[in-house]
Amino acid sequence: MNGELNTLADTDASTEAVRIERPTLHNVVVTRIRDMIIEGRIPVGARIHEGQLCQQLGISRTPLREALKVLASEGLVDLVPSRGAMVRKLTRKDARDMLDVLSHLEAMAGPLTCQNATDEEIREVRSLHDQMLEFYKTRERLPYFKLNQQIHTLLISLAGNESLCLVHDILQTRMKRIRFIGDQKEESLLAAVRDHEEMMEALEARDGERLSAAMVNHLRGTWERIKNAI
Amino acid sequence: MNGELNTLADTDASTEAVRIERPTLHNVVVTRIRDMIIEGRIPVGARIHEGQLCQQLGISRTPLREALKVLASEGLVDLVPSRGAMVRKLTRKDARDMLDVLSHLEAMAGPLTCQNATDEEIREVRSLHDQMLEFYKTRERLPYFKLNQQIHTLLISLAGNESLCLVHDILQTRMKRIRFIGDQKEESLLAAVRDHEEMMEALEARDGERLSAAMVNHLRGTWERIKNAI
DNA sequence: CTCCTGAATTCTGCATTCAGAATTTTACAT
DNA sequence: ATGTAAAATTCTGAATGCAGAATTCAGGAG
Repeated sequence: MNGELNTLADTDASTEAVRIERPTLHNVVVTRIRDMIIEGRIPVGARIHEGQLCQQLGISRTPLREALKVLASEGLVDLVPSRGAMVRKLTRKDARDMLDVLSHLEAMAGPLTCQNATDEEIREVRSLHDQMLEFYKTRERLPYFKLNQQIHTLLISLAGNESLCLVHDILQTRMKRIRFIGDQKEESLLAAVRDHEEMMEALEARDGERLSAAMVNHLRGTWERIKNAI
Repeated sequence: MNGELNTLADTDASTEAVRIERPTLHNVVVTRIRDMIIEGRIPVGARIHEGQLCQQLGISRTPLREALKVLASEGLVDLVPSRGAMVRKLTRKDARDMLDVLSHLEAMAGPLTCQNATDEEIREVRSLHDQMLEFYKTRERLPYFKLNQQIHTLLISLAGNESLCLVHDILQTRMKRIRFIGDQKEESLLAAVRDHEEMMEALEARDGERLSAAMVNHLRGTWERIKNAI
């Protein structure tokens, strides 16, 4: 029926001998819908019709509804009893508040990451960073954006604190849609890339305070970039 | 069949004319199971049998499964594909990490709460605090514990940052079970109560830094109280 | 007695179905 | 023509059913 669904079905065609991770349908659906929301393919405030969406995804309502519950607990959608789900609308204050919390979390992570990351891991970050720069130069928006997010996530996870990672990820995910829409202007992109350069250098120098400062500064910049787009 | 279930059905027997909040079954179930886990009525690491539990609650598997997905995304249970759910076992490091993050979050909240809370709201905290002291004196463990948690939640929410509230709540909920089991010894309880006194005074003096310090110190104490109970 | 193999049972994952709430449409009165 | 009421439709919430994976248990070989 819809070719798009294939990506749901053939989870791991490359299965050879090792196969520990076997994604369940609802997990895939969570990720899928999350992406749709982030990339704006489901408009903000729009009511999500279960029947329509599950037909679109080629699944039944059961796993879809499970996914919506999860997304609701992540704060991406609002779930009104008997009236279904809608993409959550973020106010300016919501965004501002999230960035404040993210600042504190990233400030916490800076020294930890510089202390705990191995040289090998730092090289990985550098590698992602360089790839990102490439996409920046060629103006490939989506890959650039995804690598950008990946770097942030990695920087936090290198701190070695799983809970920090978790809560950071929740807030970061909520911000993604706004960021994706906000980072449009040329000078904004340039400023963001410069911030990343500074973060990268701080990490390679293993200067925790400097990394913290750079990340906090980057988030301040993020606010400037998005505040008028909400 | 089971009298306990009634609390699921008659959600609001006192319904008169206003009835905006109508809890859905799965929401009630989330809360219910969460409490069961926190209070240790489902042992840690125990596999949760869907059929058994939903019979126990008198509901079908559908809302139960939805609830489990939500609890999994909160990190209270682990969900292994085809193998069901089990209560997540926290390691010492998990607990330590959570407390570290909570420290940063509460340190962030201190000044904000002192700045944003109204006099009325501060009086409310005081009221809860005094009630809690009563339960401490009469050794009523569960009410004491619940008020204690409520005070922490309120202190954070008075900061006026919804995201801060959210992530704090997620981590706090995860810790609840450990805390509930850990806070057993007499001198531990006394120390915790003293910490709360200090927090209370700092808040009433609207001294943000002092409140932050008191809360961070309290969490340090929490670690001492629980670290041997894991 | 222990270990391996495979049948039987149990349990999960997803689809389908049913009941009730919300929304839309339609008919009627003013 | 407009506003209201009621019927019809649509949609959500929850239960049930079914297929396949995982666990358990029985039996036989070493």
